[in-house]
Amino acid sequence: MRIATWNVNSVKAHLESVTTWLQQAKPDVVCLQEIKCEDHAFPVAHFEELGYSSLVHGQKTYNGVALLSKLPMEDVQRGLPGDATDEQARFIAATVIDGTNAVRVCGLYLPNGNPAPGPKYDYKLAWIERLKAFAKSELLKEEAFVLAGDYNVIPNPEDARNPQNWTTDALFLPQTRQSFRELLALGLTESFRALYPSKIEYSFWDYQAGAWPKNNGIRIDHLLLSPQAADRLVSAEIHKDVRGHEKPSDHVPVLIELQ
DNA sequence: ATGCCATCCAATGGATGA
Repeated sequence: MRIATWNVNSVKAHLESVTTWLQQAKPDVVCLQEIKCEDHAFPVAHFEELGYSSLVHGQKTYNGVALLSKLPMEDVQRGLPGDATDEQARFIAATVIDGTNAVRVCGLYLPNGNPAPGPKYDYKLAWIERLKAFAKSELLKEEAFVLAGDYNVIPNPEDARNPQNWTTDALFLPQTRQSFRELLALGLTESFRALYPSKIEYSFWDYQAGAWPKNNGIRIDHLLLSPQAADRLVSAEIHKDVRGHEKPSDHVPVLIELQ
């Protein structure tokens, strides 16, 4: 099963790039973030024509997440548990069935958190705590699951071209990185880094200041695996070429294959 | 390094992103 995550920075604005990539990469499941539209405006019929069914947790203008799948999906969950007052659409999960195999796929868009310190950073840290609680309860089931999305976390200095530029940024503050490590320490495997301990690759390049031509990128899109999913991990790829599309998202797809 | 670019909504500017 090929599972991808991609922050598309508006599904409508970048539908051409998304379509091109789906046709080339042919993933089975895709977690989309920042779709920036409400459920009714999501291009369900368009993706249906490409062979994908859609599950959407949308929001006007900001945020919004969705799952695309060639395989059947069931048991949909919208919104991260732990705060009934949270109205931001940042989490959607479903169980993907591939014959006798099942994988719980959770797509997430973790808050940016800037400026830090401040209420936005507090929200980010609280959101990570909720994600840890969610992961902890899922791990008790001893089943295969994937937490895939835009984490807005640069895990380590080698995950940024210019780490010195990020020292006071919410994506790289010590407390951010510690919270991310605590999430991993529950028993999750970060797919890309687990397979390639010293590979330098990025998943985001700012639109500004020639970040892309200078390769001034950061790696903030991750797929975390439960032990039962990690046992099945075959490969991980970051599809950097997509950043060179005409009218691209500022993020590129990250894709794994599970046996 | 301070949003230099891009998106959205709505109105020719503001909020947001990382």
